[in-house]
Amino acid sequence: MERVSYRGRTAQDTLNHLRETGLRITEPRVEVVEEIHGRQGLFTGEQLYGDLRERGSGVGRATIFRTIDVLVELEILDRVHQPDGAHGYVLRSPGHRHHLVCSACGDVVEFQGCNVGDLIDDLATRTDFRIEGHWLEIFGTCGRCQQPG
Amino acid sequence: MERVSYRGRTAQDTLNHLRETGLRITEPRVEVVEEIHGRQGLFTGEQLYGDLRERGSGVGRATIFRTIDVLVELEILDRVHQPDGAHGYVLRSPGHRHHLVCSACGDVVEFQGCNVGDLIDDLATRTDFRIEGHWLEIFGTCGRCQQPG
DNA sequence: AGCTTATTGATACTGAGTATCAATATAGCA
DNA sequence: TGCTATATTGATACTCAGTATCAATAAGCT
Ligand SMILES: [Mn+2]
Ligand SMILES: [Mn+2]
Ligand SMILES: [Zn+2]
Ligand SMILES: [Zn+2]
Repeated sequence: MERVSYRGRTAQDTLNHLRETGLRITEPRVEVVEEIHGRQGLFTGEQLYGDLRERGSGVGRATIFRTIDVLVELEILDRVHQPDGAHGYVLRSPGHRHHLVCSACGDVVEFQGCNVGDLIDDLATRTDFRIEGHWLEIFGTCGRCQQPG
Repeated sequence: MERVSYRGRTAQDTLNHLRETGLRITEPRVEVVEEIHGRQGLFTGEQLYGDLRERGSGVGRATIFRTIDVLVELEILDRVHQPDGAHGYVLRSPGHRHHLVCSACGDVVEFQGCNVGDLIDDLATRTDFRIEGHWLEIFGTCGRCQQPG
């Protein structure tokens, strides 16, 4: 339930994870992985693309989105759904996490300790669904964004 | 926690709700409201548009999306986020609800009785966020979609 | 170094929604 | 019931977030 440092996993760890999965370590992937590990808070694919471009990278737009998909699949990134319908991504700490997201600035506080297990067990017995996962996302306004002016 | 019938609120109720909010009751809005009250399960704006067109309605595409927004705002519809990133909408029963969504066919079971209140209180005291809302969405495969063949 | 094939970037495309704006219809009121 | 102010509409063009295609390239294995 406390703010979780993203330092728990390095860019190198993530690259190893990619390799172990049988994926090739390419220059574009290295760039994207290093970029996301240097970030905090929510970002979009477009932002990632823009920022890499700015610092002279030649990574293609499609590659950005492809790589994001891979990283979401590997649970390195989490996809976050915002109230306005837009999607952002956040680096994910190991384990089961959820997010408290600032609707104003996109700041994210990860937390764990969600207590929906019982609820899910209940649903599993009461419906004929095979339950595969859940999302819990909490949103509000962070301290900084509450300041007037 | 049980499957909730959508019959709890009629198209007429919804139209009254619109009127009470100060919104005009227009032909397109009536068509959309009647259409959604005749549905069950998840639908997209595009589907709504297509279906209304098929039955000879002249409602514009923009109007569909505008009306959906109004209905989400008024808590007549819920926006549902699917694992693949697509958005659907469901008629919402009165009160605080969440959804169990079939990833294969889009079937939806509404449920209530979410137990994240304590969690949220906790977050509110531990962070400086003003908390404004939450999403809880559970997904899996419904009984029908589990059948082989 | 050579070979296989995963990955890339350019390009063009889609899907979902939105800004614009002149035309129209609604609701409140005389 | 008709008049008027303005909320709403539909057509159009546009944006934004991603995706399919495909020839060129580069990883990684041997
Ligand atoms: Mn979403
Ligand atoms: Mn809840
Ligand atoms: Zn903020
Ligand atoms: Zn299903």
